Amino acid sequence: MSDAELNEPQAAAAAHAKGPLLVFAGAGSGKTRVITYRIANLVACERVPPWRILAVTFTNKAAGEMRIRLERLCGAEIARSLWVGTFHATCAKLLRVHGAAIGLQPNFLIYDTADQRAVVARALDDLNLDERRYPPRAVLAHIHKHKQEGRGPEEAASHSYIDDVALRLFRAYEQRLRAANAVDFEDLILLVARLLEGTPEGDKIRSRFDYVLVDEFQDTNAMQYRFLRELVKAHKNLCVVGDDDQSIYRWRGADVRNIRGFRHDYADATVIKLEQNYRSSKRIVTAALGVISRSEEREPKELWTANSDGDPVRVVAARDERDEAAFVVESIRGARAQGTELRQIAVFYRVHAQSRVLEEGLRAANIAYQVIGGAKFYERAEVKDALAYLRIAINPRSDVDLLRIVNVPTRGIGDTTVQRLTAWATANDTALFDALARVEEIGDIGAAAKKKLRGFRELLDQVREVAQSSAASAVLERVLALTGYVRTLEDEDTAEADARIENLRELGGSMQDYEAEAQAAGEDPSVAGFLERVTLVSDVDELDEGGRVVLMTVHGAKGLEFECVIMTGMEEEMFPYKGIDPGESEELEEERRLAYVAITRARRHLVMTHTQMRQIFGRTRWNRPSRFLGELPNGVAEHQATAAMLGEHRSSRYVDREPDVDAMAKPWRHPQRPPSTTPAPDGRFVDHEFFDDRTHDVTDMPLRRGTRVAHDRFGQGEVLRLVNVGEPAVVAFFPGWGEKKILARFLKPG
DNA sequence: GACAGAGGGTTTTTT
DNA sequence: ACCCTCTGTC
Repeated sequence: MSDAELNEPQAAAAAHAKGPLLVFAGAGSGKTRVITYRIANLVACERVPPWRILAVTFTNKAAGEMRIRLERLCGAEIARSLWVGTFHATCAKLLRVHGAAIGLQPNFLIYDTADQRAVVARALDDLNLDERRYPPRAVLAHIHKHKQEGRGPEEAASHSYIDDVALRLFRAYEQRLRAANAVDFEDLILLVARLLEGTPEGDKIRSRFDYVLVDEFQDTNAMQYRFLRELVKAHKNLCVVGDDDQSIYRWRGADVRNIRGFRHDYADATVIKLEQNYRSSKRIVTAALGVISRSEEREPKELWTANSDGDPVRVVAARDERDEAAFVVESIRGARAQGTELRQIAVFYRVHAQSRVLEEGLRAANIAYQVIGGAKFYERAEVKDALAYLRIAINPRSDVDLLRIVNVPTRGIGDTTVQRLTAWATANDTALFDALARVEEIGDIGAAAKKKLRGFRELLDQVREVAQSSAASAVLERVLALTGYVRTLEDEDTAEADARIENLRELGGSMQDYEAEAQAAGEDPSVAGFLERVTLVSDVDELDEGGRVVLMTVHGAKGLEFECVIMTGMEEEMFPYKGIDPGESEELEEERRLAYVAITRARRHLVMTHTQMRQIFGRTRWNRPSRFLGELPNGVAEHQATAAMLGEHRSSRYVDREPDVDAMAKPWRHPQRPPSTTPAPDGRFVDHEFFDDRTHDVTDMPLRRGTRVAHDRFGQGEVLRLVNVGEPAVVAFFPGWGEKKILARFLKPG
């Protein structure tokens, strides 16, 4: 479909004039196109001034893409004056202007997770509570849950002693944040909602926007929805676009009821469903539907495609995770041989822990790859240190930052001194920065320590002075020189220190990028602006243009599409993932939607791999194929096994095959007995080779011919055949003992 | 103040 | 298995 035309429901959504609009946009149905066309339409046909239109997304990446497409559609000038941004960036912008009404100064800092944890640590300290008894992580999770649902400490009810403690911590946390003139991510939304609900300032915010559009609406949490409803209260020109089948963020507060219930909140809402998929082959769409149609609660909709049938989905059994990696390598080579670009190939996994083995395989095979997610640049210690200096310069009340750098690089200010300083500051209800100026009044700090603290304060004053007068990147450079930070690293003269210096250079580079971009956008580049961007924009590692295979978690894949998708680890307990908690059915539902999201990322080729055995989190797990594989409709998939998987049944029985990548990388071939696929009695389609009933499940270990087992007396052995003696049993061969008939319950994985 | 070793905890992740 | 954090020692 060319960019210029829209199908019927797409056009209807784009042309919708006033009032609430709900668009259910199936995977690959042209959702972004609808939003951008609708905006263009509002500007061009309805004569809405662009700055009175707000488009909200969840990620910066989505916002960036939307902006690019709007530029193409409406021209750079109009695109620039539209409000396009994430919930958080939009609210931060509003708070900088209107926040004074609730006691926020415009130079407020946004605390990231690490900062927030440090605040909790201080709150625990304030209340004399033990970190081990109240882990900051858990405390923070508790606080965020309240805030995501719009409750401050005043609204959070206490029903028990534990609640009581939690409540006091919540209060102390909020107090600490306010004292530091800082907010957390939740506050950005919550505080704007407060402004909207209860202050005259709220009307000013409301009157800024005539139209509000929201992307990925199924991912909003209660607070975000409340903010939106308040924002459009006067005109109700709220257009939300989303797909309940792609709701995968329940665990971080997203509430799929927001999209499912939208019609009840806005009874006069127009509802439009986009059901034609333009992305994937018929087989891939059918595969996706096979999985999602078993979802218990969903908005009725029929995804379909006019695209060709395409290749079968390849379901591949591998012996273990290394064999799986070797197969992934082989598939990538195959796809590339057929002319698929590397960057059009994606490897998905459920958890990051799976990436290491895959990376090793790719590296050994010399295939360029890029891992999305994982370690974050802005969380590196040296980067956080440097930023802490800048943040203190902007907002000296930020105790978290001051504590971070008070002795970095080391300047002889020890723990004891710091503790006395903080105690005094708490007692006198003052920020640490101000306590530094009054260090003479602190009785229990010795003369030598006082001198060092005075020196530190002087250093900070210099940094602040520089920050007033210079561009962001110049400030960084001066800070690193003034503090001796780089010199200290240079003196270390280790590879690690060099890497840190390199990171600091990179930070400087990203500051220069920011300055250039801000100037291009007609904004004034400032240290404060850069800091906000650092906190709200974490994708340093965006998908780049390079020809590299992309590795990422299934969550990271949302909103993307690839010519070829390889889904690894398609095993029960891996995907659907089973954590430590007994999984509730809501969790399984979300795993199912996650599988749906993953499948629908593929345009032409889809490969799903599963292993018989996997080492993860220090354990060997024996796996059954994922139920999602069993849910692929008849005729969609083609089942295969790797050579190593088949070899397991045959030769080199007791040789511990240390699988080197080359040996593993032998191309897969069909199992000797091609597996047939027939409907099981309950209507599901089950593959005989891998879903057969000739498997004994004992202590999570599936036993079949070739399975390695261990016995207390006979040691390591291998199963020759399964036998029935009234309970699961096998005949197994043990070197030195020969064939033995053993009850399965006496066996352990070998 | 640096470093080694123990201990705890591990889904997913944006902002 | 691995990684990060905390603690205790030199």
